[in-house]
Amino acid sequence: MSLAEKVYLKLREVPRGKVTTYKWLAEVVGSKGYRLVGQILKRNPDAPRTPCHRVVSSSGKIGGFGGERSGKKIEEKIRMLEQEGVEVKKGVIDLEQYGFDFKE
DNA sequence: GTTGTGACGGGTC
DNA sequence: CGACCCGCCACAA
Repeated sequence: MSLAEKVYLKLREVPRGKVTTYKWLAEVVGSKGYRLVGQILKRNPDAPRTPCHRVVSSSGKIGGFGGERSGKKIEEKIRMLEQEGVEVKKGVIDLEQYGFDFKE
């Protein structure tokens, strides 16, 4: 089981209306390869099942996403999140409110 | 087999 | 504050 597999599984555990961060994911899989999480999401081998838009940076800010260049695509992700009940302000999410901590 | 780099985070300067 | 560096794992050239 590679870290990537764990990341996918954990990410799928995130309920609708909540988000997680690269840090938490990396932590929960027992690794500090935060970059791995980003890479895994970027490669996103299981796109339809891996809600990468539910993953944000530790500050609650949206990461790079966008696929080709971060910019407009991010706004679409934000809309998706808002549709799920997550409030996004200028690309920033209140982790205190919508952050789903696996450790809980 | 080796090297580089990436959707990041945290600590230091 | 902002810039810089290091760490970590996977994957492509």
